[in-house]
Amino acid sequence: MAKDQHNPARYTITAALPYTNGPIHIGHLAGVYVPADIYARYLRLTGNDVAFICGSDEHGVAISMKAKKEGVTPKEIIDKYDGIIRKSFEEFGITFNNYSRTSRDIHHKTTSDFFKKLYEQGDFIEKTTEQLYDSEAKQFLADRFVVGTCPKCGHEEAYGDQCENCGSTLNATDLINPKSTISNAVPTLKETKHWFLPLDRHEDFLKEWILESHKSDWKPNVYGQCKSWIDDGLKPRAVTRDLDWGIPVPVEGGEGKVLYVWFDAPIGYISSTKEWAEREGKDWEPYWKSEDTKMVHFIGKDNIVFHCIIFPAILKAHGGYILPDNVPANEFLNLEGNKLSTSKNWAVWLHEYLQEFPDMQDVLRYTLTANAPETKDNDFTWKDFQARNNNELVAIFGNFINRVVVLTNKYYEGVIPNPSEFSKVGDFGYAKKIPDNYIKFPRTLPFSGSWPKINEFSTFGQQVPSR
RNA sequence: GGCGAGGUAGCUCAGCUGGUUAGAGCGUCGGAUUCAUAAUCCGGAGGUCGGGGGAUCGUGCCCCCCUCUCGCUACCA
Repeated sequence: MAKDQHNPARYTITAALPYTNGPIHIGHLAGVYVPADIYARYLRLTGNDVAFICGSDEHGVAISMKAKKEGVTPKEIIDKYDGIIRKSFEEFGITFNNYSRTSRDIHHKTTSDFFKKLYEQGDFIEKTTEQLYDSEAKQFLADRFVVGTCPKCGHEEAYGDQCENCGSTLNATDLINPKSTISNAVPTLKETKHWFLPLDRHEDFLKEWILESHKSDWKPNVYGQCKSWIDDGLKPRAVTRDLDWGIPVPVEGGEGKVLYVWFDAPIGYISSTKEWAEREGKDWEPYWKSEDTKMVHFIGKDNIVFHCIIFPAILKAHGGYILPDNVPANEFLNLEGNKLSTSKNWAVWLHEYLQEFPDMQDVLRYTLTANAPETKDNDFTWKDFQARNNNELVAIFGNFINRVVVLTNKYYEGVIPNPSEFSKVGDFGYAKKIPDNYIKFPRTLPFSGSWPKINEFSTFGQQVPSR
């Protein structure tokens, strides 16, 4: 079936899977979940078939490491945060059709099958390389889990990937007196074999698909980032890791290794869709395989390469899958002038907000939408939060609605009068534009420029009775 | 360091392929009003469009240099 951009048969909307090493904060909401939810709600209200898909991302070395440090199992970590995240989304009112977990069987099987199929088709290459190894903990180390003295500035607690003191990018092997953050052992180099996805093989299709067909409809930050990757020349990317936490590599020689979390996470969108379809008695396949489906990935700007280059390459290699029509990556939200940070505990956590501001979901939704970081990083301040609530939601919009009710009761005995009387009131040019301004806006991405209209609209409404 | 995206009124943002006095919402100042006055309506003031060069009859928008922020550059996600 031919794809009709303006009238797709159904929509598959995904929101980045939250990583379960911490709760959800306002930055996640502003950049991903609130815009995705607005889009999904709008499409449903206008009669579209929508699958709004999400779930917890529960694998990866960061969770494994966190568990080790806290002396608990990875399972305990993911259960804890999946619980908090799941509950806070529910209470906040993000209307996912399904919220799954990448630790579930359905996801392990889906991902495993995906890997096997690519493996059998010869879509991977195998390479043996030398990696840093902690012989005490018996574990390979990612660069960030090695600390030592920075060779450039002498800072004694530089990470293997970057020195936070002087900001320079490092290789873990450059550090003076390197040691593992797990056991304090001195890392050694050890050989290991991994499977790589040769992105260079997919360069031609990515070039055409992104650089040519999405030059004008993708956001500049997304397009620019993709172009940068493609122009630099794509390289093979490892899709397996030496780790005991994750989805086991399902082919010969993969013992003791797991799939790279970024290989399995996006496939989580697919398994979550399957889970939903099973529960609802639907067929999941059209949502991922039919050309008349429109798929949109909502993500933060740090995820662009995975959703625009790597995942599409995986889908394309597999065959039979559609690719996203758009990937509206948002920028980041700061809090009172500083970067949000889970590890530094600098954030407004959603579950805490819900406790401290009961029944005030809409206030936060409004503030985060009005202040959405669509083209650049924005700053959330409590002062602004207060001002938007008091001045805009309560004073302008709230008063307008209240006034409509008061006047309707007072002059029309509570019954909405016949609209024909409006013809006496003169210029209604603005009213005629309302459908364009309010009904159509979320059809295009991003949503920028739509929010001030709630105030304009209220002002217009306030003027009417005096005419 | 390399690459990408940003730096437009006090705040949050628009500004199409360069073309009359750079726009909106909120805030601010002044006036009006009553069905909402811990509100609303009307009007005004506020920008050398990050800085410096250049090309052009003419640029916020093009070219060069510099600067600040964030992201990617890594086996963190």
